[in-house]
Amino acid sequence: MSEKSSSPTVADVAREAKVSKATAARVLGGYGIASDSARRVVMEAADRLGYQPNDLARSMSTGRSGLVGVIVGDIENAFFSQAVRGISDTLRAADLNLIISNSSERLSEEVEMVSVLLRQRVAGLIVAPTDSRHVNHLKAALVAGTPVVTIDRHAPELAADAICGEDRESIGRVLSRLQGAGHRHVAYVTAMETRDGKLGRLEDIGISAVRERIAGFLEHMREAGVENPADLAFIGATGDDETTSVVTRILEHSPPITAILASDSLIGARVFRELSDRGLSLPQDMSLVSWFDADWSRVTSPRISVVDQPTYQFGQKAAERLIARLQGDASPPKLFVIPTPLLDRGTIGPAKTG
Amino acid sequence: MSEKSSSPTVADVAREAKVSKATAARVLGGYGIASDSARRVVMEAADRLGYQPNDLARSMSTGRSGLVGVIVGDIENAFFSQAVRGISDTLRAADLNLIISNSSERLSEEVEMVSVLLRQRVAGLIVAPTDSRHVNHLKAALVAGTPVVTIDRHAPELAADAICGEDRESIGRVLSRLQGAGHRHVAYVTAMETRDGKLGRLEDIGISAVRERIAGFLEHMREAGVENPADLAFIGATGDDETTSVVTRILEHSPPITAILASDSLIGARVFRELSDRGLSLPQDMSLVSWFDADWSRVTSPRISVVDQPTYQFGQKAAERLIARLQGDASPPKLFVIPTPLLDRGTIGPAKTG
DNA sequence: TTGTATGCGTTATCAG
DNA sequence: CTGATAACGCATACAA
Repeated sequence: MSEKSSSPTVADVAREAKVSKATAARVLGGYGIASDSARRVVMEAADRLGYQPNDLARSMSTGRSGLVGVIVGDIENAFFSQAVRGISDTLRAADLNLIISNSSERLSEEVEMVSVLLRQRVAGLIVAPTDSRHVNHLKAALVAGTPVVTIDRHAPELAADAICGEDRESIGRVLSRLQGAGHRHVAYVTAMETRDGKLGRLEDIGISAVRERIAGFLEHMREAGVENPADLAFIGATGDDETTSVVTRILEHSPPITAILASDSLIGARVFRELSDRGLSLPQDMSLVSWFDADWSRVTSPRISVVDQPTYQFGQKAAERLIARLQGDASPPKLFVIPTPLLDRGTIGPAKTG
Repeated sequence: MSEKSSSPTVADVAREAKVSKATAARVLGGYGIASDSARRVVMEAADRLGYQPNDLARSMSTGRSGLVGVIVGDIENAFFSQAVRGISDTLRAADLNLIISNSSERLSEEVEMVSVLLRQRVAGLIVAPTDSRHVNHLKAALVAGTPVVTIDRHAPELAADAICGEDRESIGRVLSRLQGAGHRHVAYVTAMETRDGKLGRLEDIGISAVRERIAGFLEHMREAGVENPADLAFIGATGDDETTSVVTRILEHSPPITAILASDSLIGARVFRELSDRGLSLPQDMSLVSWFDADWSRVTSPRISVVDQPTYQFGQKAAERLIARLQGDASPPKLFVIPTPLLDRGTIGPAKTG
């Protein structure tokens, strides 16, 4: 019983079953036609040898590879890991597997990852593009015949399906709610970095979801009669220290800021911690709304009011669209907007006056 | 300018550069020897045609596939997504990519996933095995020459490197600390399911980390003179409702339970919420220690005392070991234990008496 | 240094 | 229904 070190191939099975390679291949691959007797002999031989198909070779022959590439900003972030779970569950049902990559929200890494995945000949790509204005690498994928779906973000230049939340609308809802409670000076805090630490032109914001929300913020604040809404958009909350300083600036702001919007759950958590560290109580001293319903926002007291972004659904929908494209759907690319309602729990209170 | 629909191959480049396929392959693949002039001509041709290597074909030829399979219980859980990030970062540095799968902590799915990944001819496997006693599928991978590293869990029967936390020791540390504060009746809450809802034989617990911790729990409690420590191990906290009922049983327990240990951060969060919903304050009315330093445990007041499991490091180490194996390290498999210290923040108080 | 020929494990074509 | 045989795209032993 001499074992070849590598695993048995169709040829080995064919030999063992005393049929031709073609016949063995047909029954093992489950295609073409084979007699019951042939089928039986081959299956038995395969069992005996412990045959395991080689999907690499299969992909080479067919040109199809049951692998889908996923590129997110940060898999560690629950926002994305939940989305990945949605993608994974949906893909699995269609017999597809998922290669996952982290861009760390850096364009250069994203470009590199796309290239790597394309080399692996993935069947399709689901990407949270870090810069909506630089999508040539994604266009190239499309041209090469690899369908692309963007998630959480939208790149108008890219002829691909996109799954997004109601970025513009949600901020409108939140601001209306706050204004109804008497808030006029509301701060929006986000993590974006710029050279000078200031909010520049909106068109220079790469992540479309961020851009949309800031645009909506400025628009609504202006409509509400706030003079320089840009002064109320605080960027650069990239880490703990940076957030500390942002919160300091917010608390020292004049006229007084009475409510804070956190653009994602990491920032929300940091802001919350800062506020409680300073002995402020919510919502009496400050109102707070965070985007994404993370675990932490349900254990604080009071619980945090959040804009609920159901990213598992984002992922599901993205995977569904990709599968549709893979199955030949050639309809024009479409933007799918997933509802992101405001869950007002306990951190929106009346504006603190004086 | 007639375009072939599929992407150009070495043959195309060779033709364009007017050299042999072998020469083109050598410079494109970066192996063997080629003259500078040849190199130049080929690269130019490749550029002109937009050549992208086909890693599938490359893997077929070489037998190596720059893909590593990762199987975790639940990518949505920060415990695992953090580990995956560690794996991903480390793997990337070694030019490896990662295919990720969810077992949902079900053996059948894990077996299926291993099979799928092996078919893809992954270079190696990093797995959090859902049942340490059923690892034949992993043994098979090993036999087939695919290195395996287990993460968070250890399967003694499996001759593979394992990366684990200090499961046994950490519970000892926690219990000593609690006992020092006067606690005698401490509950351990975990998610494991059994047929009858009762803690059966320890050997029947599949997830080794869970088994180790419960074993350590029982041992220490017994040493401390507690009569039926098994009565204090509450299993089946699998969801919100189940946790509610567990907490109810804990609060009604006699003799009174004065401290709760939560075996992971999901359970910890649920228990915390249950306790606050009932108006109990920590640590006056109840002490609480959770495993894993999740986001939420730093925003509560007081902050939660936790056993810090640095899963990013788990992932890093696992990837490092796998890479070593891939590079030919044939030393005997080893168990690597990552320190998991107790971060005592604010939820261990003196035992409530009477 | 370069070219020729063959193999990797499948799928797929086309006679028998 | 079955069996030769040729792809698929790249790597590589060997010859030139």
